[in-house]
Amino acid sequence: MVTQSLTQEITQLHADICSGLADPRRILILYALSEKASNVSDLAVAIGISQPAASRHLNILRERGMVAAQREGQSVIYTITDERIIQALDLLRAVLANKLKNQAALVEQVAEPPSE
Amino acid sequence: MVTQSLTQEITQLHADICSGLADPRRILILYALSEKASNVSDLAVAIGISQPAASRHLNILRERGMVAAQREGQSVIYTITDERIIQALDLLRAVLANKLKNQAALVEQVAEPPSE
DNA sequence: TTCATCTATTCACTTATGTGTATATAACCA
DNA sequence: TGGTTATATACACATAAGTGAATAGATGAA
Repeated sequence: MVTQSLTQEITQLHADICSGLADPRRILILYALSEKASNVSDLAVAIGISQPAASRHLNILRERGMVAAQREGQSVIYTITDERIIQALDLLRAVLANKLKNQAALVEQVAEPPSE
Repeated sequence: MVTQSLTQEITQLHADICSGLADPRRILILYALSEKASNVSDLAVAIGISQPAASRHLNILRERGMVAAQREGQSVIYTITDERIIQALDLLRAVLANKLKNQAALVEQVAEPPSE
């Protein structure tokens, strides 16, 4: 980040947000939080990862402003900050679904070559 | 990927798509392709990266089914496969814009503490 | 076939990312 | 204060990701 244009800087921040989504555990965390705010330990159990791993993933999401933390007694409650994150994830899931559908259709073609 | 549930597998693919977006050069490439299909060299110049770098980034996007390649003479023309990728990028850019706006508002508060 | 152009790949290297284990830090309760 | 629970961090390590420079591979033209 040594002297770059504002556009480059913003594109980097854009990519940083995207990289927040670039891990299956974090995707599960975000979907879980969109259902219900939660603390670290509960999330860890729900996702099936260790407590330190959950804490680190949440920290990555917090650095990018995608979740917010609020202490409540002994626990720290995490919430999702913007539902559009979920909307974006849903769109990308649709892209994936479409891709898989096309691949399946391709397999069909291989199994049954054009009758001629 | 040794014996995991279908859900885990799909979530991994979902994350793979997201990781396709997790680089500023690839974001620029996708926006450029959404404007106009293009070959590798032109893209490289447009984005300001080397030809090998452009080729590698395009390959990453192609692996994930986000762009498609079609040879046309000496060139290979790349196209974006699903406009929803752009929609998702726009949503995430809006998330970023909102975050920056809030940070700016916070700076305001620090500059001018509540009159009391 | 030979040359020119465009694209993909290899190599060597650097940096980033993620993990488990152990431990530090914080908050609550007795 | 001491004990318990919840969260964050440090350490050591393994793997992934990205790069420039050089080169291989593919296509079209002469």
